Order: sequence, then structure tokens, then C-alpha cells
Amino acid sequence: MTESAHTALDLYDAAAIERKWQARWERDGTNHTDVDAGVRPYYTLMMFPYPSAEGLHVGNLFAFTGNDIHGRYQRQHGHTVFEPMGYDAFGIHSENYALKVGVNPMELIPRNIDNFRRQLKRAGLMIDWRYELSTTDPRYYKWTQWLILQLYKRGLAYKKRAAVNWCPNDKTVLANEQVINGVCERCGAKVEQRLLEQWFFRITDYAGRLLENLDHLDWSESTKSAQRNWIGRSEGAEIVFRLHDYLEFAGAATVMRTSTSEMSALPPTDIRVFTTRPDTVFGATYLVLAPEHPLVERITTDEERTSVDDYRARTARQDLVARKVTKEKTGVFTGAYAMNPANGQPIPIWIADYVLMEYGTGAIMAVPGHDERDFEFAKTFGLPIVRVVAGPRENERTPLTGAYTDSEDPAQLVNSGRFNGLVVSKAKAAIVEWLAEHDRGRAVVNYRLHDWCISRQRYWGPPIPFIYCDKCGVVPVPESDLPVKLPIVEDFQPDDSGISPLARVESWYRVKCPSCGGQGRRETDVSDTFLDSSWYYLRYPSAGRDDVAFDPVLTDKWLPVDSYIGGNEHAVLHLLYSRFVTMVLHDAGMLPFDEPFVKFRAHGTIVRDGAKMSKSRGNVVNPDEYIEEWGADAFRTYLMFLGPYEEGGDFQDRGISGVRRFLDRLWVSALEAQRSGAADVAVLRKLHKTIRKVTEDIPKLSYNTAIAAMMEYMNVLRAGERTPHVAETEPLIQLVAPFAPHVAEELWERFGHKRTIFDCGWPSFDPELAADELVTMAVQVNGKTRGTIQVAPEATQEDALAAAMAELAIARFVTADPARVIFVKGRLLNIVVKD
RNA sequence: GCCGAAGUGGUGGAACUGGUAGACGCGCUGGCUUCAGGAGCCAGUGGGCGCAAGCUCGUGGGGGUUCGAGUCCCCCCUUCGGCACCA
Repeated sequence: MTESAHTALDLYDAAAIERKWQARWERDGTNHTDVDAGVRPYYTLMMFPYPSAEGLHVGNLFAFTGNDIHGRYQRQHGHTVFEPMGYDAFGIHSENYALKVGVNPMELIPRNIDNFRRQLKRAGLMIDWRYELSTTDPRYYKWTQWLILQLYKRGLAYKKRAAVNWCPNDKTVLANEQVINGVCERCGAKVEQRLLEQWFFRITDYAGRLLENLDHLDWSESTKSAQRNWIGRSEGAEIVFRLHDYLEFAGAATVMRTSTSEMSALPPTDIRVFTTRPDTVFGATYLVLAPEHPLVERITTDEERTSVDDYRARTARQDLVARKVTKEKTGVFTGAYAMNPANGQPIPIWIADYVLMEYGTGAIMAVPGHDERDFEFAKTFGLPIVRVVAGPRENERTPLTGAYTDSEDPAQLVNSGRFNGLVVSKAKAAIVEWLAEHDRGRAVVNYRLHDWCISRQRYWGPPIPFIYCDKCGVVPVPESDLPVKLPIVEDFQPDDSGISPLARVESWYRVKCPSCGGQGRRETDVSDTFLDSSWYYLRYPSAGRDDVAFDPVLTDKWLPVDSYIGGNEHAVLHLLYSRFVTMVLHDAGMLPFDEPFVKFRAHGTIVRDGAKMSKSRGNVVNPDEYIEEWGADAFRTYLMFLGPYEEGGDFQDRGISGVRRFLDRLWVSALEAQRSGAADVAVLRKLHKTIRKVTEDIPKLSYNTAIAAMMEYMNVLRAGERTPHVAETEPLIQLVAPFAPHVAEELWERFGHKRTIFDCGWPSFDPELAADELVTMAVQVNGKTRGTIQVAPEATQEDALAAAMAELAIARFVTADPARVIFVKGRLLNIVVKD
């Protein structure tokens, strides 16, 4: 090391360098994106954060840094990169915090945002701050409200009184996606069922398309799989069971061929059930309706009325936890009977809470012989169990000790009349066809996905833009009147009424009906935060435009998003809603594409010292402290080095020093680099291998191995305390730039460059230099490695064999003539000797 | 229960389409340098046996395919994530 490297001036002072370059970037507009004229647009997006009072979480920074590296790399490859940032600042999270500290979120949020912006700037992200947005800005939520109106126009937004998930703690409705194991995902309170008037989006209309498109998306497999599970497609059949007065028909061998007119002595009441096993219809020995099924009222007999009413009252009050935890079967008989359309047998109709009103038709045909839940129920209440499917070593009389649910090929039908002997797969189709001929069934596809409830009885969100008028009914707010501004409300504490705090602000909600001019009343619910985030990526290029939600020309140029990186916790919430909204706008002719994110990668999560970070554990990493101590460049690079990006990893305080040491050595190498003389060919070979490796790894998000490759090169560059050459050092600075942008800029400038390193291209590698001069081949005898040989990469089997036999250490294992030789060029030679 | 991901040194993690397991970093050991160091540099570092050359075992467990298996196939165990009375 030369003495000059020790002078104060030339110390690697990360803080000073980072301050200098952040100011420089701001002054020069280095991170500005020319959205109108920029060529080769590349839109790289990070999931915008919720600006919490605690400030930026290391997880946020992990996500953003990964995205930033990708963006900077694309820019070095000549793209005009757009890397915007915004804040998802509406919602219960912010509101609850505001309530806790007793400050209106309208005051609180801007403060949090200022803090976030400060922290984000310190991290050295390549963000064009001119396009920053916040979902709480009336200029943003004006268009969120506009979006609601677009869905309404297309019949995709509707209001209904429905049983919804009610969080008694947050005092609001939750979307299904926000209920985890029966508790509120936010506060953990047991979620209750409530009947409220709510606004819904008809996302179920898009279930099929949302599912099918997944096959063509370049997304993390785990995310696609989560969406598939969530959408939950089931193929099956709807089967009609006709209601009958059992007493009248008891004993009469009524079968399906009985004409409809003969059977309709009583008003025919069809009970439609959904099943994925239409092949088992002959084994349906009773029906079960969900307790809240609308037909229950009508079919219940006077004798059973009391017990049915009791049961319905009991299950209605039950919270979801109780329902899910105790899988014990309960239910009551309605007194009514239906006719099994396959065999004409009268079968009793029960109600039970194991049947869910929200799925299928809210009614099932129970086949206890072949469904575990039905079996359990039948056992509990002594209902008949009939075998209609038999396995390979069974027949129609083999007793059932439990439900036989196997439907794989040898399983075939028994006790099923003309369908006996058919394998299950064939029987399904045949029975559905037969039922369809008699108008008693049809093939249907069912989805688990529910419509999206967007109403929230809270304060901190965009008011849903409708007005209720006694004369005109529901009237959408005219688009020209948007935004419907959220008023400043002193008391925004929600209560148990199920009515939003906005309903207390009479001056706000009393308005003229836009249609008739009479007295009207605003909708007082606000919309779900997930609606805000379902379209923000469309807004960024047009942020600041007040005339449109998203400019068609800019949208065409920048969207869909080229690369989206975010957490998998949004696999079924944000990422599904965004796809839905994009599809709707596409169908409305407003977007030329119907998927918003061409490529999505779920990043991993960071734990610390093997444990999840949490305030109570006291192991939360505060980015500010680490940036203070090690510099943003070292912190960024360490975050990317601690594990595979898509898996996350373990943050260990000690680990960061290794990365900082690497940057220190880079610094010294660059300052010492010689201009005179020639570069070392062996070092250049390693350099070109490194360029190749880093160039390939960054697009794959294999950041940890890219950094490892650069460290490896550093070890070669400085081996034996040699003084590196400029030609050996300069390209390395370019490789490091996406990870450690400040120090790279500084060194780049010291190398005499005038423009930002990010506009000076990416080093290319010379394949010939990157290739090895000599390769080390493993030599095995009978599959055991006995030594290595150095040969030219293109050495033939004969060359390699000769070289191997020349090595005594190897040759001594070759005790006879080789029976076989396996040769993998440049890699391995295996001499097989028979003994 | 269903779906997805994953089990590799003391530790975080590498390993291309089956081809020298443990790259790179942390830690540790020894040495050099230093007034000093939570600094820098050099060397070593999977286990066992051996003075050594070397031998041998080794990627959660058990089988298998192969000249050759961390990687492929079958069975099992464990961890993490998602869904879950979804008919």
C-alpha cells in the first residue's frame, strides 16, 4: 500500500461521498426520467410503502434496493428507466395510529411521508421525485373515485345487503382476503358476521380469466400458485333436487321418469346443489342447506320450526373462529324431503353450518359414503350411508368404515343402476349428461373467489362517490364533481353502529341530488385501501396531470410495467385486484393490455439473527443507524449479499463488515491504479469472467452471487498486494455501480469521466478473454476422484487420458486396462477399470 | 388435509443441462505489521484416522437408477409460506 492512500483526503469517507452525490444528482436532475421523449423505456416498479410513523423498515429497503439495482443496470444498458415512488397512505393502519396519538391523519401522514422521503433519499435510490404520489392526495383519489364510477357504469359495482366480515375492534367490514383463520389480519380480533349494505365489485365475473391468464405470466411460481388457490376453480355439476311432500309419496316408487306434472301437487321448489362428484348422486342420502339459505324459511315444517329457528339464530351469531376451530358436526332436520333425481328416493333435508352460503349454491347433496364431512354428519345423526363407488378389491357390499373418497381410475360405480361398472371419470360425464337430458342438472364450474367488498365504515379513505335520493335512488356523483373531498372531521373514532364517522358530518353528507336537484344524501362509507393501490402503477407516468387518470400516450409508452418486485404477502390481495382493475379498463377500451405486470418477482423476507424482526423482540433493524455507521452503499450491498434475493435471509450485524471491507479495497485499488504499463493478462481474464457473471446474474436477481463474483475478482486484483492497473479497475467500478452507486460515481469521476456513470454504458466482456487458457479436469478411477490435470479447454479424450496416466498419483489406481472411459470435455475424465 | 418452497461446515450461503461439494462473506486458528486497536496484510480452516504421502466418511433419513447423485426416481422425517368444513 502506498503512503498516499493514507492521506486524509483520500480516505473512503462514505458519508461525505454519499452526501456529495445525492446533492449532485438532485442538482443535475440525474434521476429524472424523460417520460415523453426517453428512448427504450423501461418501467421498473416497487410496491409503494405504507408510510408508517416508525419510518422505513429494512424490509422496504431490501425490496427497493433490489429494484433499484435492476433499474440502474437497465439504465447502464441504454434504457430510459422510470423508477417512481409513492405512498399508500390511506387505510385503517394510518387511521388507527392517528386515533392512538390523537392527531388527525391529514396532519400526521404528511409528516410520515417527509420522514420516508428523507430516508429513501439517503438510500440512494434512482427515483424521479417529480412523479411522487400519495393515495391520500385529492388529486390522486379523485381518480380512485373515477375508477369506481367506471366500474359502476359497466355494471361491475353494485350494492347489496350481505353477511360481511366485521371486525369488532377496528369496527369495520373486512374483505375476505383480510380475514386470516377467522381473525382480523390487522388487529387479530375475532371476526364476526354482520348483515350490512355494502358496495361490491364483481371480480367473480373475471375469475376464469384471472385464472387462465396466469399460465402466460412471467411471475414467481409461488405467487401464481397462491392466486390459483385463492381463485379456487372446481369443476363439477349443479344438480336439481325437487322438493316433495314425503308423506304423500312415501312408499310410492317414484323415479325420475315420473312426469313433472304428476309430481307438482305442491308448488315445486327446486333445491340446486353444487357437487364435484356428480358420479355419486345415487349415494346422496340427504340434503344439507346452509342455515341462512333463503329456502329454509319456506320448506321448514311446523313441527321443526322451533328447532330450525333456534339453530339458525345460534349459527348466525357465531363468530368465524368458533365455526372454524370446532369441526364437530351440528345441524337440524327441517322436516322436509326432497327426491333424489337419480333413484327417486325421498331424502331428508337438513340445515347445518358446515355448508357455507357463500360457496356454490349454499346447498349440498350429502354422500356420506364418499365424503368425509358427510360421513361424520351421517354418523352423528344416524342417517343412511350407501356405497356407490368401489375400489379395486371391493364390491357393492363391502362395508364402509369411513368415507371412500378415492376417485382414481380403478374405482368404479356400484349401486348406481345403469351406471354400475363405469370408472369414476367416465361416470361423472355420463351422469351429468343423463341428468341434463332430464333437466335435472348441468356441468358447471365454480370458483371460491368472492366478489370484492370495497366498503369501509371508516374515516380515512376516499368517500365512495354516490348520492342517495328518495326520488332517483342511487345516483353516481357526476365525474365533473370529483373529487368528493374527505372533510376534516374532529371526531373520526369509529363506533359499533356499522356506520362511517362521516355520517356524523351533516354539512358534508347533505347534498343536492345531481339528477333531480332534490335533497340527497352522500354515501358515507369510504373505499378499501386496496382500491387505491390497484391502479397506482397506471398513474405514475401521468402523476400531476389533472385532466386524466392516465394519459393514453404515456400509458402506451410505459405500460405494462416491465419489472415489478414486491412481497408475496400481497399475492392474493393487491396483485389480484390490480389484475382485475386492468382487465376491466382494458375491456372498457381504456388500456391496450389486460395484464399490468409483465414480470413479477416476489422477494424474500429478512430476519435478524434467525428470528423474525419485531418491536417486542427488539431486533428491528433501523436503516438510519446502519447507513450512519457503514454508509448507504455498504448497507445496500450487504442487504443484497446476505442471501438469495428471492428467498431473503438472515441479517447479521457482523456480516456487513465484509461488504464494507470490499468497498474499502475497491476504493484503495481505484486510487492506486496505475495508468502506465500494461494490464496483467491473467487478471484481465478473471475480469472478463467477472463481467460475464455479473451481467448474467443481475437480470436473474442473483445479486448475492454477483457480489461474490466481484469479491472474488477483488481477491485476484489485489493478490500479493500488487498494484492494479486502471484497465483492470475501471470496469469493476461499473459493475459495482448498481449496488454502490455513490462510491462508483465518485471513483468514476476521479477516473476523469464527466458524465454520470449510469449514462456511460456497461462493460462488455470478451468471450475469448473470459474463456480459460487451461482448465482443471477432475480425474476419477471407477467414479472416485483421484486427482486433477491441467489441460487446454479443447483437449480431447486422448490428450486427457495421456495427461492423467502421466500422473503417478492417478495412474497407480489404474490396475488393469480401462474397460471404459467417460470423458466430459474440460470437466472430467473417469477411467473405469474392471477387476 | 390440499398447494407451494426448502433442509448443504461453527455460521449466512455457493454449486451451469447429473461431472473435483463447501465459491464468496462472517467466525475461528497461526503469523506479519503496529504505541495501540472491534484496524490492515499473509496463511490455514467439513468430520475421522495418520508424523507424512495419503486413506476414509460426508449435502435431513432409507432405498433405487448411473461410470458418476446435493442435483434424477420411490418412500419417510422436519421446517417455512399460502389455502382450509369450498361440497
